Amino acid sequence: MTGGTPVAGETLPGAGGGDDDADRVVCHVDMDCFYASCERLRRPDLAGEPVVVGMGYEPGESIGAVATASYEAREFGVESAMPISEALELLPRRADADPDDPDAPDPEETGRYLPVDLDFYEDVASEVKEVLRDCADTRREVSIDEAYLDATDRTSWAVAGGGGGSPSDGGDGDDGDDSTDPPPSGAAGPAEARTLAEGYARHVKDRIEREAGVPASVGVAPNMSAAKVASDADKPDGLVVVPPGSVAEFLAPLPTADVHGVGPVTEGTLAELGIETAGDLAAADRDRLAAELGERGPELSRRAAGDDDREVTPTGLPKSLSRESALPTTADEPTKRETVSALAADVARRARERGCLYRTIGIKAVEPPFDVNTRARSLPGPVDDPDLVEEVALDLLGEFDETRVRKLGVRVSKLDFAETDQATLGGFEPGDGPGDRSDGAADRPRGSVGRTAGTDGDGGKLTDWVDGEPTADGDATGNEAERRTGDGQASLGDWS
DNA sequence: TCTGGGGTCCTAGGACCC
DNA sequence: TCTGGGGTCCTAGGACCC
Repeated sequence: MTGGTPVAGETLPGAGGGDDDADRVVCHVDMDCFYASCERLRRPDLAGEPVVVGMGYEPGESIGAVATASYEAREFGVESAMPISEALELLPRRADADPDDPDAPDPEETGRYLPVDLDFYEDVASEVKEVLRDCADTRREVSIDEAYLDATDRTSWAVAGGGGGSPSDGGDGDDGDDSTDPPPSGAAGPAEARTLAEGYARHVKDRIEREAGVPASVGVAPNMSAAKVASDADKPDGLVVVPPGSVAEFLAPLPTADVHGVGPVTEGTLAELGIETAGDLAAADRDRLAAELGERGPELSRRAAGDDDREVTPTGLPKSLSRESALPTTADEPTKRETVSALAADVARRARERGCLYRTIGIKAVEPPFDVNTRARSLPGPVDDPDLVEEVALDLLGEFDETRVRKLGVRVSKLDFAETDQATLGGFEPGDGPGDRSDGAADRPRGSVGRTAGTDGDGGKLTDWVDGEPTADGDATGNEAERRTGDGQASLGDWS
């Protein structure tokens, strides 16, 4: 490690100075084109074929987009999030390849298009999850196909015993001496000196493939953001090990866009500042970055330098639930209202399934070309009330009665998973004026009802109600509520 | 390239309170 | 009636991620 680059987070072996963070072993597991892999799992004939899994392409022309493209399909230029129509141009469907039609696409240049089947993917994901549960106690499941593991208590950065680079097959964890010099191995290449961490990661990867039947790429590093980048560095089927001490070197040459959190906009802003690589970003003046990008700027710089002390923590409960759907651009009011009603019902149903109350209801209306409008209204207190979701959503939609939209959405937020007493807010009228509050407020503290209409000088403060669990009432829905909450917790944020 | 669906976090301005 | 400062909540929009 003679390169002049100061390596963030490097610690001396014996120096227990506060943070021995550098010794953490964090694994990032990222399934390879997961949806396509799942489809292949149940349809082995798709092996080696370009496979495109899309949403909404079915009805013909389609307003759909590519959810996942297999690596074979990517070779034709098909990418995630690409409109299906475009994907079809790059890679026609197999079904369209008619050998008798001279105008039909060459069968060699076609792929398979399949509609998403989330339920099935979730089944596969839960098998993957079982493996992960077995492999690490500390996990964060980020999405259906991605997770972080903190394996510090299962393995280490010590060099594996026996001099050899003999590719042992996963998990024969004979640990050798305790010599803890982290191998200064090339980050992405096969390490000359294998660490126990590498063996561990290979074991995880192999088990996933063996037990769930789908391939994963794994990155191992002393922190989350480096592990994330590592898992991405050699996809598909990659295993990239970045030992402590080589994190900064590993990151430095990568384009800024490879840093987690740098999207197209930030990439552009950075480029204007002459910052092209993670190394540039790491070395950039952080005050300047803060001025250009806000607090995010310095944070990205730290990440780019390999400095990330976030702990691997389990995913918490969701903050919002939403549903949206695209439609052929229309200004037709009944169509819009019907759409919103259906979305509202669905969101409310999901909220109830998960045993959560919500205090804010909102809509989204996207105007062509892509102008996103959101409107939201908060209620005096958390509710579980499908009719109210619909009512408020439709009321908010009123502002867009004349508007041509291409997409509509409904969202509930300010979720409350605590107790599910009092599921409905009786008598609340979305548009009601201050005069309206006499009836209906039944079990609500009055005054706050209708506050969203603006003008009432309400006496009972919102927080009084929210904090103060409206005096134990005998509605006895408690049991069910509790059960629902339990279920919700178990099924949220994880892969089930 | 005319862009699906489900999320997260951050920022900025305004209302309101003390 | 020309005016300070701090804090919280709300809404809207934006960037990003998978």
